[in-house]
Amino acid sequence: MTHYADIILPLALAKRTYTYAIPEGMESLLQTGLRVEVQFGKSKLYSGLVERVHTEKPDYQVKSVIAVLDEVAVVTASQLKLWDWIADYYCCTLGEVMSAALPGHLRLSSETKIVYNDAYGEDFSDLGADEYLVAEGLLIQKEITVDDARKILNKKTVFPVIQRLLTKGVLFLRESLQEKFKPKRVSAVRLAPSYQNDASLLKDLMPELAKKERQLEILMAYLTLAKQQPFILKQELLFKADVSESSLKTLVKKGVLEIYDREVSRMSGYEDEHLQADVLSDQQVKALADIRQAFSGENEPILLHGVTGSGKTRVYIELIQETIKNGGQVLYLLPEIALTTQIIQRLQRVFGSEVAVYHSRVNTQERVEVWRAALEGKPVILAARSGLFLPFRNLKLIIVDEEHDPSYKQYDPAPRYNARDTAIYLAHSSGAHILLGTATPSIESWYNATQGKYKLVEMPQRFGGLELPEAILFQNRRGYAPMLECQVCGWNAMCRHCDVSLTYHKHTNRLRCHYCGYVQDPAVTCPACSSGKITLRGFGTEKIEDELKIFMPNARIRRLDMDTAGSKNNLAALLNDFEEHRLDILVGTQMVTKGLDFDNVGIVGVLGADQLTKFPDFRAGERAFQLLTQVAGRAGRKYKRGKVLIQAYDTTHPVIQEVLNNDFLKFAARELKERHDFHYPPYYRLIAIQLRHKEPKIVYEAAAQFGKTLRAKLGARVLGPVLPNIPRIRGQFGQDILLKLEKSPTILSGTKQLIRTSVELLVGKPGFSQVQVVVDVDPM
DNA sequence: AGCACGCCGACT
DNA sequence: GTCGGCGTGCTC
Repeated sequence: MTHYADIILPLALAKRTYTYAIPEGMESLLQTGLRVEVQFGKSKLYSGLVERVHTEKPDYQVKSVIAVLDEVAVVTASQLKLWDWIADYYCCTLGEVMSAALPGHLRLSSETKIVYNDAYGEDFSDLGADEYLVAEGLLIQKEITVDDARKILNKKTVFPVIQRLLTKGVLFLRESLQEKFKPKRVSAVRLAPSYQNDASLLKDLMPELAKKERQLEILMAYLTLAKQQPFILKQELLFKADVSESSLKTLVKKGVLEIYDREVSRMSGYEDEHLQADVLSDQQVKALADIRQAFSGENEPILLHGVTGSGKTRVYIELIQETIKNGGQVLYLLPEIALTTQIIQRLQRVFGSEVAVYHSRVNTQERVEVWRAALEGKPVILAARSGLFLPFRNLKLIIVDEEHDPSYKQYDPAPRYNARDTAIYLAHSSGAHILLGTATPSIESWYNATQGKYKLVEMPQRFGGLELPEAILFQNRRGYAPMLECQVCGWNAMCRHCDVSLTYHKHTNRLRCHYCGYVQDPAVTCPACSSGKITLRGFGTEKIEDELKIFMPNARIRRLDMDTAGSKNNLAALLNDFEEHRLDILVGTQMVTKGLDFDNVGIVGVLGADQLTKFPDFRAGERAFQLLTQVAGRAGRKYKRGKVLIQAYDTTHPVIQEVLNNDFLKFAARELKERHDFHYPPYYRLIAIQLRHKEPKIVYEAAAQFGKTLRAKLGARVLGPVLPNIPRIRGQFGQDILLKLEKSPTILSGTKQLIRTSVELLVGKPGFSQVQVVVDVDPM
């Protein structure tokens, strides 16, 4: 009987799986969770994921699975369940979840290869000049890519040439999938086989080496290391023996030792260094007791509300230790930006090689290694939001640190998921405990805690009884990105693809669009009025840095923002310099406020604080409170009471006052009332829908019709359509529709169904087929 | 997401 | 009269 496999493809396809026949003999190799190579459409090859193997013959023509790419499943059944939940809850396709979930190198790439047809011979007399060049290149290399052909001809369009060669029978095309993952190999040292098998040989060797000090040192170092670890790297041995490579070579020549290649993990090179931890504070002891009690009871999520400096991390460490002692795995989630070397190092000092790290700045090879490590039961994984997709074998605890952080929500490509909320689902479905930690709870989580949905554990005191700083300075930076402006007519440089101003970057002397990446040179004369009075307006961090240098020429000042942070090494070096007092002042954007622990910050200044409260967004107040409180927490950690200076134009704003008084309760109560009165979360659920098209008239029409369809069923729950804050991005015009839904599972599922049918109805109409509809559930 | 099919404008 | 534009539909 023929077997079939339902395959998930990493594409945005409406259908969840596609069915392929399994060739004779391959049935026994295939199972759920393995990757296979399949052809989809005319020529494209993809690595798809087996969801199910069965014998139900479909009533349409099927293609066959080409090859099996894994021996063991790379995705577990519970992961697939999570993918389904995400696709359903966040209104996207399974393929989109798959693309987000699998690390790049498990996804494989399809490259078109050009292969020479040996049967054609070597008579090139009837080939054109370009054709000749490609054919000649092929004779030398046998197989090249389309890109190689481009280089050979130094032309952009090579497809016609290749097409002609194809019809003349000079070459043919081959689609090939390549496994790009290559394990890292290093040189290691071991005893030569004869010495391994016969210990007496080694004894006999000793007197011989008595006068050859260097060689003896190497051998002794080798034997010492061999007792401590399973394998010995060449570098390690040379370091331990403190000798040069040539002495080692002599021993190798003598046939005592041999050098071989070894696959090693690219993950942490840290030694296990289980540091003796400090004594727990009373507050920490109490928090731990509360948490353990909640975990052993109903196992509801826990909201750990601990002020900055209260020692939450220490509580996490205790819980992690307990969990891994019982053989469970721990997922420790942090916002991407907070995954700095500091927290990583701290956990690595405690847990050594039991910790793996997974985030976007970790290279793709390492990510594949962490993936496999999770599958093999790695005890602790410290990760950004995508860590949710790792294939845990026995997940028992999830910690979501800085749970309030908006970057837990993925914005642009689907799946538009919130990692905090998804983590709660994952914990629930896999029977793990979950702990949400923060100094400034999100309004949603706070509400859930007050309603008894989450268990609330509080740590209100700073470690060592230190008081909060006595003052605060503050002014906000957002909206002050430097831009080019004409002093005569007010013209400013705009992006040609998006309706936003271009931002000036001093170090490159160029203007850049933060939405689409478009770059251009700054104008010298005004394109509108031809005046030469073009100036820079606004102050970003560069401007502040320059001003500071004028007032304090001797201060060592550095800047930290998206531009300067760049690579992970840059960021680490900068933070290190600051921590070790090689810098006096660090000027930064919001980046500096997230999860950086410095114990020597005397003053924190915030510029333009009340701007934060003025964003046209129902979360503006919450964001402002969180940001300012977090910033305040940066000052005077451990030893001294630091100062925080907040600059604002309107100092009477309630949020500013609540921050100054450190009054979270008052802030939360006021905010909750507003949310309730204006039908916002946590009392109502939002779904944001954006329609996009390159013709403004078409989106406008489409959105009007779409809104009407929705309103027929949902009535006043539908707001809009309205013009978005940025009407055009990447050449696409948008229209926004917002749904405010009562919190009911029936209404939610009914509405999603309604959205699906309305989208089908819309794109089925002539002229609207190219309209994109982006659905964002629980937008931030 | 690709890719082919198919129907309307500026070129040999 | 053809090349090529992109709007539309399909891919197991």
